[in-house]
Amino acid sequence: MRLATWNVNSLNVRLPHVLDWLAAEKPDVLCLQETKQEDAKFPYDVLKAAGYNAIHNGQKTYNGVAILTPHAMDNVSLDIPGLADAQKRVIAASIQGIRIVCAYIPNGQSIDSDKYQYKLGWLQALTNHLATELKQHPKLALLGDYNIAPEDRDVHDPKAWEGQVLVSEPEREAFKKLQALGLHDSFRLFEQPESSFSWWDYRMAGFRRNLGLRIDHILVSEALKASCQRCWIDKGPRKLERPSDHTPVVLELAS
DNA sequence: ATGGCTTATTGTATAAGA
Repeated sequence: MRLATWNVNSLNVRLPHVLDWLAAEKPDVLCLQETKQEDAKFPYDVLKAAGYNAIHNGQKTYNGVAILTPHAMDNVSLDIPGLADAQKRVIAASIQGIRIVCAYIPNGQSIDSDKYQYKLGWLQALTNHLATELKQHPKLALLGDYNIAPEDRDVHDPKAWEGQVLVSEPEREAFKKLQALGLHDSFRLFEQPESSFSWWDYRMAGFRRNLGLRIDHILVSEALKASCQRCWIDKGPRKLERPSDHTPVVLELAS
């Protein structure tokens, strides 16, 4: 079983890339972030014709998350229960006995911004919610754009980024609190190339120079850990014309 | 060097992303 996550930075623009990637990689689950469109504009029909069922939690211009799968989905839920938040950042469903949670964690903008405080509060609410979810669904995967580089090896230039948003200690502590729920960073369960990143700035030829960050992650619960076979970052889509600034992260699970 | 790209918007500049 193959699970993947991809921040597409507008599904309207990136739909051809997504369709090509689905056809080539045939994931069992693809979680999307930053669809940037209302539900009424979401391409359910085109995806269905490509063999994928989809659920979407979207809004105009910003945010928006979706789950694509050729399998059946049940127990669909939107947002974080009990959190007053107009931003569409979470969607979840049970697929093939696994609880799939797709999240677009806030960016935070800068550490002196109100958005940074929103990010930290949001992460606490997500963590509390997942503690409950895990009791009901021991087999759980949290896939998405975390907007956190967990360690210095996930940053192309740790000195330059030190203390900045995406890298700051409170954000890394929030990531560790997710791990303390028994969630494992599946990418780090395996040997990986040095300087592995999932996002590169559009500016300054960031991708060509590999000036990136690893901020897109697939965390898996203890009950799923043993079935993890392989995890990788697929840089292919980042090389296409008009790419998203993020590229897919993929996890292979036994059967 | 505080910019540098890319996206969306009832736009012709601004906000946001990371």
